[in-house]
Amino acid sequence: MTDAKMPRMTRIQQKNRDLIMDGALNVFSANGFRGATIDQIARSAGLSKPNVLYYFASKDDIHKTLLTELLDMWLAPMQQIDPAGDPMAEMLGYVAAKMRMSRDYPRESRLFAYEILQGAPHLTQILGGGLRDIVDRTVVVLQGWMVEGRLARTDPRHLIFSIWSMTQHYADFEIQVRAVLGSGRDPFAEGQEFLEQMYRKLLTP
Amino acid sequence: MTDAKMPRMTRIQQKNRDLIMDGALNVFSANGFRGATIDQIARSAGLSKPNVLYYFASKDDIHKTLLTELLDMWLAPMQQIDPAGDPMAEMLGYVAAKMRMSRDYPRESRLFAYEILQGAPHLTQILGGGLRDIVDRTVVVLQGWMVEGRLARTDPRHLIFSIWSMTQHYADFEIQVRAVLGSGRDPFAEGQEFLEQMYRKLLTP
DNA sequence: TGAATTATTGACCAAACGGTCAGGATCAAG
DNA sequence: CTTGATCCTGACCGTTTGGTCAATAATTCA
Repeated sequence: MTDAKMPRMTRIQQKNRDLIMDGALNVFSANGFRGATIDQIARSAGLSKPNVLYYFASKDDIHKTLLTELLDMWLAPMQQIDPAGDPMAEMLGYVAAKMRMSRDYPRESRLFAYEILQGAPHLTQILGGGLRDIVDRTVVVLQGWMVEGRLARTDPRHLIFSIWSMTQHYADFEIQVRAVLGSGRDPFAEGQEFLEQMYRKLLTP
Repeated sequence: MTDAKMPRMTRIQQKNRDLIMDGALNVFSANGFRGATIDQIARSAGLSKPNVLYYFASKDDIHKTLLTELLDMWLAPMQQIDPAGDPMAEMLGYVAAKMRMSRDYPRESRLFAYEILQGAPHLTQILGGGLRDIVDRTVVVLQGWMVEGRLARTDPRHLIFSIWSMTQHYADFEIQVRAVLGSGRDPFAEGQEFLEQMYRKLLTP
């Protein structure tokens, strides 16, 4: 149960697939799908192009595998909202967790940003399926809190959009943020402080 | 003073350059720079590929011209904030204007989103120059209002980031928004309502 | 009208790219 | 050590793409 993924996977397969996934994350997140080349991925992974294609059937295959492998990790923070916890603490915790993701995993953020911008050709099923279910479950929790008067009333779904957009903004548009703020500042720390203050005020009943 | 752009421009030049700009906006905003081909742009404009390259030196030239031509229009709403107006009305007006931009000009929003995601290879000067100045001027106005106690105190720059990210989210990630909301709803109207309520609460001193 | 300028295009080119393949290197197991 | 499976690569292929160019068509203006 520790590693029940592929039936059999040699150490070399394990290592090289990981290298390719990391290289692909570098290249796709920097250039988008169309802007990325298998050669770049191979170079970033330290492998030859044919060797990359020995492990993955096609560029499309690499991209799709990468997205699906990262999706769970990307959506994890939302699923960790505890319906039994303190509403304000849970929401501020979620915001902080998303902000940490933007700071520590900007490549993942940009990867998904490109995919959604593109029209989500590889995620359409997930968008209308799994993602929507996860959001719906969270919406139920939020609405419960609002009905109980422990959280200010707002549209829960648009509240979630606001958290997504603002936190991911610091990763996806980091260049713009840094250009506007100027050097010698910490966009993520400042952003975290701003968001905490903002949502505390917004969500206080 | 009505049209002091190019020294001389025939009607054909005027028309075809406009066609190309529109086609380029279609293609670049849907696929990003690397994902766009001159052939697609030509087809979208109703011209042949060599004819497109008769008016523009290269794909890069098309892209750069398009960005610079649209930049002013894109930044206009922020410059229309009136320092002499009512603070709350001015801010809510700015949010509403940005929201209208997302609804009516999603192609422009996505075009800039791609460019910033990419690392803004064509906008670096503008980001650190003109954009920063515009933001700085607005920041001065906001700080004035906050000092006067007519607007709640917050970091003005991060406040601006929040408006940018949330309003543009409805254009750039429209597919995701629609997938989560489900059909039969108006994301932009709902978003506008949410944002107005949110910023009214946030900015009330 | 006719010459000069502007506009348009089919054919073409070199580079980049996704992907293939035969054959050789490496490794694990008996 | 041997053998079979796994791993790796140089060379190659067809297609796509950005861009060129010579030749032709359309337009402008004296």
